[in-house]
Amino acid sequence: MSIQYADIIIDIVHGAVDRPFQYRVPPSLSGKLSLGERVKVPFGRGDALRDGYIIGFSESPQVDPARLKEIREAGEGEATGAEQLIRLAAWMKERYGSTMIQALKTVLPSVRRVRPAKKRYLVRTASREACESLLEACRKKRQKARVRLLEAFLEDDALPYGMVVQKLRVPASSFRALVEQGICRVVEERQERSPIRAVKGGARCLILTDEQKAAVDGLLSVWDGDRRPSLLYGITGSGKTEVYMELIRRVIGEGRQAIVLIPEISLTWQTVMRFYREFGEDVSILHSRMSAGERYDQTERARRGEAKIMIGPRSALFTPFPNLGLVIVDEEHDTAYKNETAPRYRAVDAAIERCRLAGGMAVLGSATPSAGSYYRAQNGEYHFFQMKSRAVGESLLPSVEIVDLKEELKAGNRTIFSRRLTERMRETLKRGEQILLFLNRRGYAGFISCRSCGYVAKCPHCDVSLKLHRDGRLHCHYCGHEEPAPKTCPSCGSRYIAGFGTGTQKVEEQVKKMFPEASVLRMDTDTTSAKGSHDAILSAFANGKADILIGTQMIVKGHDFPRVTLVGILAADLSLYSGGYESGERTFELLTQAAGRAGRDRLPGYVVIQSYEPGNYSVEAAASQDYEGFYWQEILYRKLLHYPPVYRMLSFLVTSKDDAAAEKRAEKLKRLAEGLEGVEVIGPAKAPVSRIKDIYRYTLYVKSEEEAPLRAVKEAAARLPWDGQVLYQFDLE
DNA sequence: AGCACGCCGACT
DNA sequence: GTCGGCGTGCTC
Repeated sequence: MSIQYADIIIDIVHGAVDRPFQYRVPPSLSGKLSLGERVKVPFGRGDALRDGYIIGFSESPQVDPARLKEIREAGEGEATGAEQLIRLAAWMKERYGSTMIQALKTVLPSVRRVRPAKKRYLVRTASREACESLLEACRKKRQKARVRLLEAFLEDDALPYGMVVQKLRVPASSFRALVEQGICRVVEERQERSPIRAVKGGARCLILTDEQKAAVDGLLSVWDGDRRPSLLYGITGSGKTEVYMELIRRVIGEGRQAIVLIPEISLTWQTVMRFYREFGEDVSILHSRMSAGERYDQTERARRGEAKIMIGPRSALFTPFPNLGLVIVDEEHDTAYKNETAPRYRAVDAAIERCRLAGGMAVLGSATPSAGSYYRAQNGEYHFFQMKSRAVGESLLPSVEIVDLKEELKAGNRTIFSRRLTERMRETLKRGEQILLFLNRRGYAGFISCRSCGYVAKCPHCDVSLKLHRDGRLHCHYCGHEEPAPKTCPSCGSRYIAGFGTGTQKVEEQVKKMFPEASVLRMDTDTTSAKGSHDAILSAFANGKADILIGTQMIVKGHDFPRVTLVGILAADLSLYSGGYESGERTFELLTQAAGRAGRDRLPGYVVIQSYEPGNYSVEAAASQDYEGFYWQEILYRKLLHYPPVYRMLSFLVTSKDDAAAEKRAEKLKRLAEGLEGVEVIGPAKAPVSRIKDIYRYTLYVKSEEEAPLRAVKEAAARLPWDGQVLYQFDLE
């Protein structure tokens, strides 16, 4: 049986047609169409030929076959921005095993906004007096729609088309008569557009170091050449941003647009300001705390070509630019680039694919590249550029000490601060300098438990503990379930049930006890839930309003605190034991970043790393700020244990409302893989969070040196009959 | 969005 | 009656 029917979304901006329509695939096009492709189809009573996008295929008609029409032609002309995005959704579906709908929802904020044409207006062309007399005539004839329209014209010469049709409820059939009488006209907004705009402020001129110049030249020759992805490996302070800006200038100078992905907008606000200063109104921003409306406005600016550069988190990758040329992924190693819900895409890979579709170029930048990216740069899959020295202010590397917490325990010190760290803190405070205390930990903070029986409050729908919020209620961070916090233990009735407090809270208490004279700020999800409080805390600390800042991940990313001379990392290896083969990499990145916060100005910096496993290479390499040393160790480990990027790995996430069914399907996938030559199977096992919203979750890993057998597993899995409620997603690394 | 159809008041 | 304009519903 071959595919005979295609589901198509018509390119009309209106909610009423915001759904797929089924068309017959003519024999001449059979087998030649692909998901996401733009086609021409007859639509409506007049069979007007319209653009549509293929979002699915099927073998049977879903409606009366007599009503089905045929696709007329396919793949004409260059792929538009909309087609590229829908093709990107199709790629996500294939690559990560999500459904097409999930992928489309990710890529298009709303399907109905696939492609709003240029903004249209109804403009009054007749004189005011003529309108007034016509209005009188219409009132007499009780032509209500015309009256509404003419009244609006007395207020305003130009009315947005959508407003006329929706708010004023004037049907097209009504105002067309007025257009014919010469009363008004439909006008499309002019696209103001000169691709090359004068550089802002004129005088502005970047002075690049030799290294930066070399990187820019190299990247520009990639732009002029094969446009394969590039990795820009530059140490902190080497000035990657200036390199990005030079590239962007060239790309928008050629009439194309650029996207800059950053891990979390609020954290790199300084960077955003630099782009603003450089490119002014050409820059647009997306941000996680924007309302849907604000976000829509920015997206529209991009679509209309008013903005040429979009800066934002991973979702900014789906900015509907008409002619995208460049995507920069800054801090490409950051875990925030991985989408946690289906489709579980990696922004780095999606960026590369989007560039491929657009005929553009992807640039990945980092001071500590992910092992995968560095590996690909080493073997030539990516272009590679390096910047080894600081562009501004030669500052000394901090001196780093590693403290063995096991020794502390032996010596009878049971506090969370080693003797060494306590000593350093005292010295630092005496000098009037600032301290950053970093707790490498999250996820276990804020739950409540019973001190007498050990009961922990858990979500009834998910396999996670409930978090105590400041509203005094228990919340589930996965499904949003909430309930009042119990006064007595539901299990044993004991009154000794209480919140454990966040890790940072405990640290704060201890610090206050040990250094009562020091002023302390704490930053975690508790203290930053209010809008803007995040920046408020950081700027208060940067302005010297406190001596000590305590926090998690949040405080170590991209911030300059010139007066911080001591960084204490309280438990360096906590992240070593969580989550898979990438935990060494995670630990190294976090520690490197945290250590890099010390002594950024003229003052010498100190870092104390407390660890239970001080000999671990992730910890040691971070202490000596030695990325390459870490990388070669890490890649050796990956090679020995057959992990990506040396080996290929296909990971499945099997989910179902029915626990047994999910496990059974995971077992089935395992048997399917085991039959193949050269594959290793791990699992299946319950996922780390084994249930979310009453959906059970299992994981299964299939590894192989070659990609081919894994593709075979994936395809065989796709051919399995669909088993009720069991779904699975995958990722082939 | 764009088109046709059915309804309703106004006028030969 | 019937014409012209209005509002609604449908489009594979």
